[in-house]
Amino acid sequence: MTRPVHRVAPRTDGPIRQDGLRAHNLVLTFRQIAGARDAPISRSELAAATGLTRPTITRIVDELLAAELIVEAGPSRSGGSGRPRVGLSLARSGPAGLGLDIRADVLSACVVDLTGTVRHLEFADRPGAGPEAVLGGLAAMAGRAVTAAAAENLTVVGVTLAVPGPVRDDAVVRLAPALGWRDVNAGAALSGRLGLPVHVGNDARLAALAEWYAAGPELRDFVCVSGEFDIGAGLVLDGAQLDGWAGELGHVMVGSGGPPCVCGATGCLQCYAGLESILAASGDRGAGSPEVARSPAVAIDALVSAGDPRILAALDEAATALGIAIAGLVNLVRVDTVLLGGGYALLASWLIDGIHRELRRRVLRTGWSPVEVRPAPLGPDAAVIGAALSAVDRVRRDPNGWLARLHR
Amino acid sequence: MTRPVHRVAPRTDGPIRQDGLRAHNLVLTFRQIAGARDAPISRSELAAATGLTRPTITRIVDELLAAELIVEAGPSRSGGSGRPRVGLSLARSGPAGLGLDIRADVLSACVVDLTGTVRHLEFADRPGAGPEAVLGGLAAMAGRAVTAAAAENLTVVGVTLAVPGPVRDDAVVRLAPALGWRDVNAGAALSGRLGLPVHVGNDARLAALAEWYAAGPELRDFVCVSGEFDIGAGLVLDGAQLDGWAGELGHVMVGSGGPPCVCGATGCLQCYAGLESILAASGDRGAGSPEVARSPAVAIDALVSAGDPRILAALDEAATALGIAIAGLVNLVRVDTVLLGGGYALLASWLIDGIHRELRRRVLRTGWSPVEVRPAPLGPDAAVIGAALSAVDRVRRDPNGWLARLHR
DNA sequence: CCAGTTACGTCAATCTCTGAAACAAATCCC
DNA sequence: GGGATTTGTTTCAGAGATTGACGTAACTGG
Repeated sequence: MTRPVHRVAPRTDGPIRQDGLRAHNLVLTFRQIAGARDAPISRSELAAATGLTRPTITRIVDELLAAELIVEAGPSRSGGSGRPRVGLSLARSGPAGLGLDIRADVLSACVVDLTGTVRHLEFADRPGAGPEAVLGGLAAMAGRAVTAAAAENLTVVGVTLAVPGPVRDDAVVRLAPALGWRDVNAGAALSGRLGLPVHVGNDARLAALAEWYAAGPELRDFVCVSGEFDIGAGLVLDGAQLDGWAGELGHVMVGSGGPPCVCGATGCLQCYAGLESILAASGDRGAGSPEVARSPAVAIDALVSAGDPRILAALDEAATALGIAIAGLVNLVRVDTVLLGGGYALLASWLIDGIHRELRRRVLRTGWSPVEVRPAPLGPDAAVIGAALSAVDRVRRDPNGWLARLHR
Repeated sequence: MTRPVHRVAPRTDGPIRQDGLRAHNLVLTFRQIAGARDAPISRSELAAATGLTRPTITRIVDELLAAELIVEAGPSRSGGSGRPRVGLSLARSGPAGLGLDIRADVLSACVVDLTGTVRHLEFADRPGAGPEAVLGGLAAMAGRAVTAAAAENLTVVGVTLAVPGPVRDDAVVRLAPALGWRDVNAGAALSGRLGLPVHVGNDARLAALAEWYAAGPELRDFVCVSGEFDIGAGLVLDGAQLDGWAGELGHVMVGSGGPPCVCGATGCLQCYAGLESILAASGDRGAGSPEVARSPAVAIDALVSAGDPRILAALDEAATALGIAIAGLVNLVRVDTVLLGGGYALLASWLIDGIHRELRRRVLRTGWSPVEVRPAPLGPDAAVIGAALSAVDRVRRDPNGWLARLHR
C-alpha cells in the first residue's frame, strides 16, 4: 500500500549519473518517511511504497540514520506474526528552520524541527520606526531563537521572513504598504546580521504552507486567504506550492466606486474586506488605537460580542466582497477548499455563509463539485510557522545537502 | 552554451533504476533536440547541453535514429574549421497528433507531426443537432485526417478534442453552454468510433499550448485569453502548463447589475466582452444570423470598418471589462504577457489600449514589471492546433513509449 | 519448545555511465 | 597537397548503483 505523502517525486533537472540516481532514490525514500508523519514507517513498507528493493532501502536508511536525519522508533507492529517491523521517523533533533514575521504591532519568531513541530515561538513589540529598527528587532529575536534551538540540539539551517506584500528574488520586499516598506532588501540585511541564509517570502503564501502541514496530506488543493490589512491568497495545487503564484487577492475588483485603494484604483477587495476597513465601515470606533492595531480581528470580535448591529452589517458586506473575489479565484484555479486564515480565522463564523452564497452564485463548478469554506486552524500565527517550515523544508526537499555537510 | 528549450527536465516520479536512468537520459537528450526547433543540434552540442559524455550521446542518438524519431540533416556548420557538425532534428514522419475542435458553426480537424508543424487542416459545417450528430461529424473528419496522415508517412498516436468548457478526467464534457452539452462523454464516444485514445481538453488551454509552441521558448509565463461565446484563459507558467488550472475567466465578476449570465449570476465578464454580447451591445444588428454565427469576430470587424460608432463604444466597454478581469488574473498569477487569442486576436487593436489602461490601474506589479498585451498569432485556429499538439506531445514528453512500440 | 512467518542484512552479478585514449572523417588554412 | 582542427566513433578499464538470492534475526501461535 502506498502511503499518502505531500510530494513523493523529487524533481530531477539535468542528467542523472549513477550518483545522481543514488541521490534521487535517497530523496524519494526520505520523503516517504517524512510523509508518514505520525505513524512511523518500516523498511519493508518503504520498499513497497517506493518500488525500491529491500537491500537498497537498507543502505539508504543506514545513511539517513548515520546522518541523524531519522531515528528508529521502538518495534511497533500492527498485529500479524513474524518479526516486528522497526518504525522509522524523522529525527526531532538536527536541522531546524527559523521563521520571522512582522504583524501590525508585533514581531514573532518561530523554530520548527524536521517533523514540522513548533519548538519555539516568541513574540515582541514591534519597534515603530523605519525598516532599520524593525530589522534590528527581528535580528535580536532571531539570535535568541537560534540559541534556544541549540539548547534543544537543533541547528538552524535557514531563516525565512514573512512579509505582507510581493517579494523579488526571495530577498527584496517590493512593496509592503502595511509596513511602509518599498524595495527593502530585508534578506541581505538580516543575512548579514545573522550569518545564516535568509529568504523573504510572502506571508499569505507561507501561511498556506503552515496550514497545509497542519492539515495533513488529504488537503491537496486549496487556497488560504489571509491578511490583516493587505489580503493575500496562498495556493496549494495538486499537492505543491506554485512558483509564479502571486496571490494578491486584495486588489481584485469586487465593486465599482468607493474610496481609492492604496494602489490607486477603486473597488479593490481590500477596501471592503480588509480588517481595518471593516472596522471603519462599522463606525470607525477605536480605529487607530493601539489595541486595535495589535489585533483588529479581536477588536471586531469584541464589537460583535457587544451586539453592535453596524459591525454585523460591515461583516456581511465584507463577506460578500470576499465571496466575489474568491469566486473569481476559484473560477480560475481548481481548488476544492478555501481556508480563512490570519485574522479571518477568528471571524470565520460571520463570513462563511456570505462567502458560500457568492461562490454558489458565481462558480459554475459548485454545481457538481462543491467548494468547502472553513476557518484555518492556525489563524494569525500561520505565517511565522510557515516561514519556519519553509526554511527547514529545504532540508526536507533535498536531504543530500545536509548529508554533504556531515561528510565534510 | 545551453540552448533554450521548452522544458529540459523530464519529471521522474517514482524510483529510478539503472534502466530508468537510461530512459531518463534518453528523454533528456530527445527534449534537447526537440527544443532546438529550427536549428538542428549536433552531437557535440548535445553533450555540452545535457552534461552527458560524447560516447553516451552517440549511443542515445543511434537509438533515436533507429527508431526514426530524429533525422540527420546535412552538415551545417557555423564557421570554424574542423569537421562539420551533423545537425540532428526531429523526424517529420512517424508519430503525429490529431486535434479536433467544435466552433460556433464549424468543425475542424488538424494533424501535426513531431516538430509541431501543421500537416493537415480541414473544416466542415457543424451538424446542428445534438451531441450525437456532432460527434459523428467529428469522427468522420478524424477518419479522413488519419488516412491523409498515413499518406504522408505519419502515424496518428492520439486524438484530442477541444471543447469550450470544463472537462472531467480528460474525457467528459461537464458543461458547454455554447454547444448545449452537459455531461457528455465525448472521449469514450470518439475513442470507440476511432479505435484510438481520445482525450478531451478545454479549448482555451489547448489554444494556449498552440500559441506557446508557435511563439518559441522565450515565452515562459503568459495567459492566452480566447473564446467566441465563452471566455477562457489558458495559462503557461514557468514554462509549463498547470494541472489544476481551470481558467474560467468568463465568469469573473467585472461589474454590478446587467443581464443575468447563463451561469445565473450577474456581472460576468462574458456578458460584457463575449463576442455575441459585443454585437448585441452595438445594436443587435444581424446577431443570430448564419454569417455572424460562423465568425462573430469577422462580423464585428466588418462593422468597425463600416465606421459604426456604436460598435466602437461596445468594444471600448468590452476592453474595460476584459481589462478588469485580466487584472484580477494578473494579480493572482505572475505572468508577463497576455495574448488575445481566438476571436479577440482579430479585434486586438481595438481592445489593447483599454485592457492596458485597466492593468496599469489595478495591478500593483505593473509599476516595476510591465505586462505586455498583444494579439495571439494563431487566432481562432489555435484550439485545433493545440489539440493536435497535445496529442503528439505525449510522444515528445516520453519517447520511450514510442521506442517500446518498435521493439515489439 | 518448535515451526511458521515476517523483517532485515550481506554478497556476487549485472547494468549503466564516465574518462581516457586512439582513430577515422571532413573541412579550413597555408 | 599537407597540416591543423573539430567532430564523431570505438574501445577499454573502472566506479557506482541496483538487483536477486541467500542467510540471519525476532516474534507469534500451537
